[in-house]
Amino acid sequence: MPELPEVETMVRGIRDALTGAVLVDVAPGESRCRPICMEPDFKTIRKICRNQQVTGVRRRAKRIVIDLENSHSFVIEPRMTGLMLTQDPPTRDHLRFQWILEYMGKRASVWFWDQRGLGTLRLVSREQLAEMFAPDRLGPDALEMTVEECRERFRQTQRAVKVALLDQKVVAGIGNLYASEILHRAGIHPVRPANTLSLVKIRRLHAATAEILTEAIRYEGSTLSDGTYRNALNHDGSYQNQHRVYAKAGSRCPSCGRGTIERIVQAQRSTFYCARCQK
DNA sequence: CCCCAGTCCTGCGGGC
DNA sequence: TGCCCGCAGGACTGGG
Repeated sequence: MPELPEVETMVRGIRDALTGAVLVDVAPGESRCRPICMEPDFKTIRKICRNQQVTGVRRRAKRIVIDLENSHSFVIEPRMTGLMLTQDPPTRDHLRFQWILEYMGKRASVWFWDQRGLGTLRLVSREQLAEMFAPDRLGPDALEMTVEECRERFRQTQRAVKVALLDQKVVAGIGNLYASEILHRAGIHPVRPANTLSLVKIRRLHAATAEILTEAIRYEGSTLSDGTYRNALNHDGSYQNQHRVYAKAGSRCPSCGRGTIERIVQAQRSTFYCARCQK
């Protein structure tokens, strides 16, 4: 499930193939399944982007942004199972989109592959892009948020801190897996109302967010047992070996060595925590 | 403001 | 062994 570290890894993996290259063409993939959400339609996308130079590739929260010289940008949301690949995809039947590039006379391709097809692909103008990423629709990036922003944002809601962490308007980039890992690192109980966190806890939450996400990027993200997430070269990430609580219900807490990892459900999602470490 | 259930989707694993 | 069901969840929507 691509969250910030997985999307960052994808962006780093495809950046060299795209930046500075000319997008000579695009192709709709070979999927025989229901088409993914694509806006505008493929023909219009092709008309706008053909023969444009790619000026940059970046990440915004859990989205991949590919900028073109005509000030349009592709915005890709991988959601659950979307992947950006420079190598041949795992299977050809879930291919959703192909960018065909030329740089110094050499051809290359980047693919969007998505098993479940919940991902989205849009080509937007600069104005539409600004609208998508407006502050009232997307909070600060989890890796760029300051302690002051963190305090201010969590003070404004009495929702459980875990639920607030998943709200992309509060802070952008964290999903279900890293929310549990971050709260465990910070020593904060997931059901605690966000606005009751002391300044000390806010500082710990802020530091744990940066630490966990930075570490996960270093390990190129988490590939779970469902096996769908992979980097641009179609290799597994390895941060799953560093998980301390996620999907570990019933096992001993690796931090205190005495507590047992519990599983609860919040906002219809699983939360994992150690009641001894997290107060 | 906040919560909940439902929606999209595929693959996998538990239970019978 | 095979089949059905439930579960996984990111973002969004509609109702309370």
